[in-house]
Amino acid sequence: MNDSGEGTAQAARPKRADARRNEAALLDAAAAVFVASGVEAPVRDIAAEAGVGVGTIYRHFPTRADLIVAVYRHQVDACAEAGPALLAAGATPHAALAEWINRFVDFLVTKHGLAAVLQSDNAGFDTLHTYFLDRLVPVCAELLDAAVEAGEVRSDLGALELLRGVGNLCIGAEDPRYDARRLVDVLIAGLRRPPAH
Amino acid sequence: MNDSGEGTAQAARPKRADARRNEAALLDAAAAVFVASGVEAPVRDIAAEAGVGVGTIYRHFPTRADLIVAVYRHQVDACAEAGPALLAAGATPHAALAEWINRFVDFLVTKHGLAAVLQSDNAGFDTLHTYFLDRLVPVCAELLDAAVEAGEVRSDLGALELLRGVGNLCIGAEDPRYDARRLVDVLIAGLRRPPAH
Amino acid sequence: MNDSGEGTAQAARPKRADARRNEAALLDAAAAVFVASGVEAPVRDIAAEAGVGVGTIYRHFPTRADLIVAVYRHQVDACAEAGPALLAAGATPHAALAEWINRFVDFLVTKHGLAAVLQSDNAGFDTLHTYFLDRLVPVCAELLDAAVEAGEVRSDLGALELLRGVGNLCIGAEDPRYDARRLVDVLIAGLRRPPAH
Amino acid sequence: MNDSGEGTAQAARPKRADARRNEAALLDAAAAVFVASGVEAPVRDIAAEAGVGVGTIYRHFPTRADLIVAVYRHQVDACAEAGPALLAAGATPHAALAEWINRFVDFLVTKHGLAAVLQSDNAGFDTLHTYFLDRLVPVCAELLDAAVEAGEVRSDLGALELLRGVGNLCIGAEDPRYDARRLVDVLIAGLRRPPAH
DNA sequence: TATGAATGAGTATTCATTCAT
DNA sequence: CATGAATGAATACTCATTCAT
Repeated sequence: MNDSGEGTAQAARPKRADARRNEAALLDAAAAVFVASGVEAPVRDIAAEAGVGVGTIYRHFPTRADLIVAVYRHQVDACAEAGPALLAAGATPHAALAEWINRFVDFLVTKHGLAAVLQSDNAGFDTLHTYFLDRLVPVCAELLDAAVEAGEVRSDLGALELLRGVGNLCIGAEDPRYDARRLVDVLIAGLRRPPAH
Repeated sequence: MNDSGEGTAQAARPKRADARRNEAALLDAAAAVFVASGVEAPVRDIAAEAGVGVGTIYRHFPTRADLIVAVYRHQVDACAEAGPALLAAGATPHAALAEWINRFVDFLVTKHGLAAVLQSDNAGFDTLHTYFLDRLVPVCAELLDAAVEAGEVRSDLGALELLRGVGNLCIGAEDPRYDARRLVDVLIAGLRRPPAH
Repeated sequence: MNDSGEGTAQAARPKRADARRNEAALLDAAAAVFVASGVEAPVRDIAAEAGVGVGTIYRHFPTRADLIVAVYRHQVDACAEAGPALLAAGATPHAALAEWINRFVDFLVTKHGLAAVLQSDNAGFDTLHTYFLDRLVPVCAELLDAAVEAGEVRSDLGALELLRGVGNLCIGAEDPRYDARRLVDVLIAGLRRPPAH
Repeated sequence: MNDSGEGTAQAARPKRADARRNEAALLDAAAAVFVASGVEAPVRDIAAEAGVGVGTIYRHFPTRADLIVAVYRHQVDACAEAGPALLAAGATPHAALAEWINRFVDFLVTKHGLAAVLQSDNAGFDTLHTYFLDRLVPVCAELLDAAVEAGEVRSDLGALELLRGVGNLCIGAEDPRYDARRLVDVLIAGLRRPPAH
């Protein structure tokens, strides 16, 4: 009752509020630096952008993967959660899949370097991989399975593979001569089963 | 002959041969190291593999991009040159394009890290980009245009874009859970124009 | 009473008790951490073990030396106080000295890292040195002098020197291949005057 | 014939000479810094003292243990090699042991921090431990065994233990109030077996 | 008075690149 | 021309200590 409650008048832990604010600022700063220099930017740059010492970064996010996950968690979660609704609302499973993938692409395309890191085999990023895959592969699989079941798309492709393909297509999307969205569109179109005869 | 005269012809010739041999050995070594450790392998590793000093590498190939280009030039050229023949021999332009792309993929997936570097925005790799694009984009464009003209594929995609998409799909092809060839197959299938209803 | 008056006596008293309890808890925690990780363990570890913030440690013990002294004061005092009794009860002054040294060794070898820190020339440990020496050197001197006077031991060694030698022999006593007690035994035996021939 | 020869007029590898000179300078600098700041001095300080970049240190001595061993190798070897001669020449095995230990102490006492590091359980110093022990324990054992056999000294102490005790007694020998030599003298005296009856 | 968040100095290590031999 | 030794910038991470709440 008087513990960790936030609604009570007691207001036991003012620090907590500060720290939370600080953490939010950190995430903003990290997001900004990630956009500018990619998710592998030096810790010091992020600290500088946030106007804090490097120790503060490490306090809040012991590993870089923790930081990246924290920065993108909300968007990844939102993407994941949108899946079922799209499936329910979509004209066809394939259309739902396409729309869901579009959202994923919208997310990725604005994250300089994230797509690249997502396929890095660097051990330090395991947590990151795990988070993304745990969160997104099941959703993708659900949509993909539905489309396969409906006979709309070829069945020899896994959800992980598809997601990685899409992720890869988003690499380098900063270049105006390269339209990742269009290429993903082509890829998703290519999933379609050729009409029976 | 075009060298500072050394008096006897006997002294000048062997040197040239040596240098050429040396450069070839360098390329072999680099290729081997690229396979093992990727195209971003430490210069020293390459020098060690070649049995030369690092200075020798820098003398022959001032930038890493120069070295990479030199290592893959033959294969890239061969790929480029195969385009017209495939177009002439293919059942349809789309089939020719697919086959040509397959060859490009075959080349890329065996070059650990090359696909990743091909989309790096690092200034040092400009030469590399330039070479690959100068060499391959025109060929790809020719095949693509033919297919567009034949009404087989959508017309809103550029050759550069397509090549980069394919290149991106080849990133991380070392992972057995990820079949770059299949994904490229899907992509190429997706190029097809939906049958006019 | 000697505190800034808070009006009611009721408010002031419990605080004092709390503070004392707190300090005792701190010492217990520090002792535990010292055993586990040595006397140079991170301040945070000690704070965590005590369940307090690091600030609390610093408030009570501004320097690490202060904390170490506080943790071991009782045992050092007990050791110091045992001296005269041992001298009175011992069969010979040398036996008394040996027994007293044994007690010192028993104390030291169970204090992971303390012996090492006792000879550190780091300025921050001055307080620590001072305390140990002020407390123990006079006692050791008394025992040593008695033994010298009795003609049992050589006279060219000072009490400080002897204590430091013993302390040094206790360094690394954690290693089972190293028996500090035995070496100290040898050292004390070596003090004996060679029998006059 | 023209390979790696140094006596030939060819003088094939001038670099080698430079590097060797450089390495010697490095060792001198390291020795100086070790004296001033102990063997755990920052790599940068050593580099600065030697007037070289840190990379040069790492090139010659990949680990700190390598550097320490290199700095002290000659003296350790000399010490080890002196053992048999001393045994042969000594009045008694115990006297030979005492003299050999004295030489070891002479070596250690001038090496600020070395004694401390010799008993550090830090994994990075394994090579160092190994070198010292491999080199010195057998010699010490030979001398000790001889003395035991001659019935001069107690037999319950191992050579490793003895050496570590001596090493420990040398810690802090910088302090003028502490005479490590005298304490070691006492220790060695203490080894003597009490006369039979 | 207690807390623990924030600070930032300090250190190790790698590797691209230069240049004396 | 070839060599490879030397350089030093770049970066990660820890932990003692301070100070706002």
